[in-house]
Amino acid sequence: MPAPAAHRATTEPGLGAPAYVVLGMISIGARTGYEVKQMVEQSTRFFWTISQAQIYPSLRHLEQAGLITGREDPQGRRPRRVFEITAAGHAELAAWLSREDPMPFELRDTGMLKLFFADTLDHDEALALLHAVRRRSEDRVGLLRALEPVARAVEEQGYHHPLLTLELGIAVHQAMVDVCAAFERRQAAGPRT
Amino acid sequence: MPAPAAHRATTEPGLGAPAYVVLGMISIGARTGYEVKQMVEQSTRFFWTISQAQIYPSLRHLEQAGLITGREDPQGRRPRRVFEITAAGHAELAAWLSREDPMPFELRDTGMLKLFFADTLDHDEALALLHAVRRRSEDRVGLLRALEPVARAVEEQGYHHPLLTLELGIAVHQAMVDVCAAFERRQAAGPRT
DNA sequence: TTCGTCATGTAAGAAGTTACATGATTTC
DNA sequence: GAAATCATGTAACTTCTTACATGACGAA
Repeated sequence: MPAPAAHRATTEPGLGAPAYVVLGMISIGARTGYEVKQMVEQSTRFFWTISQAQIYPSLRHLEQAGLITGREDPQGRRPRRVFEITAAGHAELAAWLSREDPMPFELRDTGMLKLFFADTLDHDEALALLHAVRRRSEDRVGLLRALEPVARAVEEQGYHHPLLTLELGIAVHQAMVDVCAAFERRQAAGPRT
Repeated sequence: MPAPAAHRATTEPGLGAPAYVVLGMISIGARTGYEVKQMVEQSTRFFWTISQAQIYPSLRHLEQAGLITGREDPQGRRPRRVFEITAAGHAELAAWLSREDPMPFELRDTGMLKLFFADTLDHDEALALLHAVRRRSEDRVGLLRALEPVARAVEEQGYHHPLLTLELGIAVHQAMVDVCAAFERRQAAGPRT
C-alpha cells in the first residue's frame, strides 16, 4: 500500500459526478466504455450528458481506485475491455447517492433566455418566439413519450427509477408547454399594454 | 475599414449566447458591467448564468463590433464606464431573438442523476433521496415565488416577459415536486415488487 | 475606522467538447 | 463491397469559473 500523500487531500473528496455516471452505468449492467456511452445516450442524456472522451479515462481512474475491475475480452481480433463493479464500488455509489450534499440543478436554456428579452421585439415577433419555444417543448415531450415503452420494460426488470426520471423530464417540458400556451392566449387576445 | 480576412469565416457567425445576455441587459437598461452582473443575478441566473469575468471582455467586444457605445463616467475619483445600445445593437439583438436556430435546452441535474441510479439503494434510502429531491424543488419554488412581486412590478413598466420566464421556472420545479410526490406515495404504499 | 457596496480587471486553471485516428466485425 | 456498428484512444481546443488584485465611496 502506497504512503498517503498529505498534500493530495484537496483532490480526494470523492469523484466528480461524471465518474459516478460511469460507475452507475457499470453497476446497472454496462460492460464496456462503448456500452456506457450508449446507455447514457438512451437515458441520462436528458439531464446529464458525458462525451465519449471522458469515459475511457474515467474507467481507468475507477479501476485504479478499485471501484471496478476490468479484464481483456477481445471479440475475435477486435480489442475489448469488459468491466464489473466491485464491492467497494457498490459501497461508493451508495454512499454518493445517500450523501446529503447540494445536488446542483443547472439549467442553460437559450429559449428562456430569448424569451426574457422578448419585450424588445414587436408584438408579432415576440409571439412567434413564444410559439417556437412552446413547439420545442412539445417536440421534447413527444420524444420522451416515445421512450416510455422502453422505460416500462426496464421497470419490469425491477428498475423503477429510470421511468421516474423519464416522467420528470416529460412533466418539466409539459409544464413549459402549458405556461407558454397560457401566455400565448393572453398575448394573442390583448395585444395592448 | 480593415480588409476582410477570409480564413476568419468560421469565427464570424454571430456572437455567442453570453454576449447576447450582456447586449440584452444593456438594451433593457443596465449601464455598467457591474449592473449587468446584478441584473443577471436577479433574473436570468435561473436559466442562464454568466460570471463577472466574462462580462468586461464581452463589453469590449460588443463595443468594437459597434453594438454598444461606452463613455467614461467616473463617480468622483472612482472609474466607471457607462454603456448604451446602438441602433446596430438593437438590430443585432432583434435578429438573434427572431432567428430560427436550435435553441439548445441543457439540463445538468445531480438530483435526477442520483434518482436514476436509486434502484441500487435499499427501499428506505431510495425514499429518502426522492424526498430530498422533492424538497429541493419545493425550496426552489419558494425562492422563485418570492421574486414574483418584483417581476410583477417590472411588468407594470411594460416588460412582460421577465414574469413569463419566472413563471416557467416555477412551473418546471412545481412539476418536479408533483411527480416526486406521486412516486413517493406509490413507493411508501407498496414497498414490494 | 470599519464594513458593505460600487466598479473594473485579469491570470490560472478546471472541465468538457470536437475532431481526428484506427481498425475489426456485421449487415445489407 | 459498402455501410453501419463495435470499440478504443487522445490531442487540441473552447469555454467558463475561481480566485486574486485594486481601489474609491458611503454609511455606521
